[in-house]
Amino acid sequence: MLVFADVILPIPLPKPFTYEVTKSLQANLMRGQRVVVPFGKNKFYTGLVYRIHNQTPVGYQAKPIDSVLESNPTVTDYQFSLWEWIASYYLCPLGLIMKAALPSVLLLESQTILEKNEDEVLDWSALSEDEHLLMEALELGPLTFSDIMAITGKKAVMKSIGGLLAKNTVRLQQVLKDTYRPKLKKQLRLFPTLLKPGALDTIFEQLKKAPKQQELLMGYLSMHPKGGWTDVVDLQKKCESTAAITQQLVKKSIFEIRQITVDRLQTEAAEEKGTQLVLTPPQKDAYKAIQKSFERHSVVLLEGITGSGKTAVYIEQIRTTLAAGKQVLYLLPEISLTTQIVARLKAQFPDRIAVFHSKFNPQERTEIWRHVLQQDNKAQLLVGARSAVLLPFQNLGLVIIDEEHETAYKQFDPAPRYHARDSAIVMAQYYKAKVLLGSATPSLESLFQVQKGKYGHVSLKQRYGGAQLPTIDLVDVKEAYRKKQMQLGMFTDTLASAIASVLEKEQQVILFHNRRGYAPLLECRTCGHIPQCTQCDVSLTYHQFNPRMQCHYCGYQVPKPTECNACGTQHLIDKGTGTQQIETALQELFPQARIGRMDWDSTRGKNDFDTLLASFASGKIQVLIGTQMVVKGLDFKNVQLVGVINADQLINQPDFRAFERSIQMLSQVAGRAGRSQTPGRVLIQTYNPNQPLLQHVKKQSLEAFYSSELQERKRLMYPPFGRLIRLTFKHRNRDLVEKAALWFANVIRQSYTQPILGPAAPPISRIQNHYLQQVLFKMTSPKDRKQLKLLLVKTQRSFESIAQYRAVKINMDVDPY
DNA sequence: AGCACGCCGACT
DNA sequence: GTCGGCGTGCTC
Repeated sequence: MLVFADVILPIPLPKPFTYEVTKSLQANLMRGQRVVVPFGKNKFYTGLVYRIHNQTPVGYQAKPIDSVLESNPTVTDYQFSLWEWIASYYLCPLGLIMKAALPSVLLLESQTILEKNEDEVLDWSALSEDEHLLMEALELGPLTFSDIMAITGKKAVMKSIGGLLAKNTVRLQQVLKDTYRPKLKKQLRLFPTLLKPGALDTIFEQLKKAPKQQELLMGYLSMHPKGGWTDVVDLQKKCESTAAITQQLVKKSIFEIRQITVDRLQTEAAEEKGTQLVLTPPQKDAYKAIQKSFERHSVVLLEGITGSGKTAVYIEQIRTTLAAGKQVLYLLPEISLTTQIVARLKAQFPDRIAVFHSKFNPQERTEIWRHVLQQDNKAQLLVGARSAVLLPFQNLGLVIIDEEHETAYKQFDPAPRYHARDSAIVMAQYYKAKVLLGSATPSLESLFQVQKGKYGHVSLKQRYGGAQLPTIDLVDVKEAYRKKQMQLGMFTDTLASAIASVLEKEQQVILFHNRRGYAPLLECRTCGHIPQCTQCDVSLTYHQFNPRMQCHYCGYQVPKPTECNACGTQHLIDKGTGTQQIETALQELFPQARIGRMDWDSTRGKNDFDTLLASFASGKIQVLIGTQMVVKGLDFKNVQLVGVINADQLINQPDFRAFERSIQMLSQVAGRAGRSQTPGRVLIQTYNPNQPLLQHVKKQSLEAFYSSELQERKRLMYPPFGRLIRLTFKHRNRDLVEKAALWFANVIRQSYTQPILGPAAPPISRIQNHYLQQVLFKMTSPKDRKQLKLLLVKTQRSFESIAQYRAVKINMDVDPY
């Protein structure tokens, strides 16, 4: 009987492909194994065995699986279950999930190379000029297609080599690029024969004229009097020697060298020794309450105000789970936060913790993958950002989702557009694992689940060490303008004098300025022209440092113009307040102050971020100005004042989540103030101090805000009551996208009765010369959801069968943020 | 998504 | 005439 296997390929096609399993592979083939399969005319892919069966496919001849890459599955059944859920919930092909989940090293693709056919006698005179060049190059070794393009200078590779192929003087070959390179380390030892008595004397005699070599040998012997392998680089460093000198000794057969593979995952020794953590009474109560709640709920929300020490509670929870021999996943919204958390966790769980995020190179990620899969001891506690949910856990006992309200958990682009929190909750069910959500300002979604009794709820309402809550005041900017109490158009007198008095006391200040909605623009004072991106529908933002104009969507940049492109006059002024302007203005007001700025431009690398934090922690910087980034995880004792430059920019976003996000952000910023005994102060500048949301922030009445916001959401059937799916249509031709989006929306409208908004152009209607249209679908019940998703898939199929529309790309975003 | 094939305008 | 543009269709 013929055996077939459905194989998932890392391409955006809806279904797996069926391959024949040849006799020789049948015995050992398992679901989840990586295989190499031919695809298309001359390409090979890494695929994943998804299903093994006996149904002969109809309509085509299945190709055979080329080979199996490993003897054990790389992907587990648990993962496949999660993938299936993500695929159906987020409307995304399995192949793309595979691509997102597997480290690129495990996804090797084939590369076509051209090589010489040695058997054939070559008639050089019959060759064209290009063919001549190619044959010459082939003397030195095989060529890739890009090599061929470079040699001939032509794009049409097949045309260039067609003649040679016909003459049979060359042939095409498929090679798999195996990009996994184990990390190697060189070691050396004294040749064992030299350990015989007397042998060394001869050697030293031999090295009489080579003092450096003698020195190195002495160094080695003093550390290893009985011989034995030692790290080459290490030894050279300790003996102040060099590779050249080592080489000489190897040549003289005094040392011998070997290479060993090392584990990249070597956990450095924890910096601070694991002082046994002692929970405060409220923390202990919270821990017990969570344990109790887990008896009835699989998900528990820990609502702990900033500074209450949620991490300590997590650590206890982790300890319990690890002690039971189970794996723990600790999710963080952003990788920039890992350094601090990891340091704390490492002190508690040395050698059991591994970190996983996108900034690691593919080799490292592959090793972590394997460690998790094999349940190695050193990967029992996994800390990571979003994509860590996709790792091959075997025996998961607990998932911690820190700052669960963070929008960074939702993948935005490319597909799969999954939400890591929601996916993790689904995943945990498969393992019967517990989920602990933590936040000072929970998402409305999670609170709603608590209200419905689906999630447990535990709160931690006392600040650690009895620190007091800060006082929060709203400062009316409009009034300050009227009374001429503004400094440099940015700081009210109230804020400026508060900064002054804090600086005087050698305490610290954080100034928060929201990035969204603000843009330092360059405007022509004469004609009002603002430089625009040539490819996107946005204004270019102005960067003072290295004066240039940059598009934040496509990265396009030009040097700062000296005159207006539209009218030619030279009256360009910068408009809008960016963190840079705040920094400049502040320096002008307080020439003595030591100021640091934290945003995406100033903290490019991960290290910049850590360095900046370190200098703030040590007091080297007194004032830290920043965007969202300053909101998160900073824990500094000496911050006495937090200022928000303009709260209105934050609040007035055209987005139903704007209020929720604003209050979360403002509460978090506020939480940075006064984490020691003296209460801190928070000043929020706004044009509209009567705005209810700001009043809630001031009174720190989060719950009141939540209940009114929930009512509003219910009224409009927004999440968590209803759900949304957003389709984005994209094409170079504006009319075509509009027509296509309208067609799509109308087709759905015929059989779907829930509200459909659009099509409409999004706020940024053109990106990289492609026009966008959006349609938003609301769903009010699980039944709607099922119906709509089916309908969307079906409609997309019809859409793609219309030649006119096929070129329009559709993005589907379920639960968009 | 790639990647071939095929049909058209812009050059040596 | 050829080169290379891009629209179209297919991949087990």
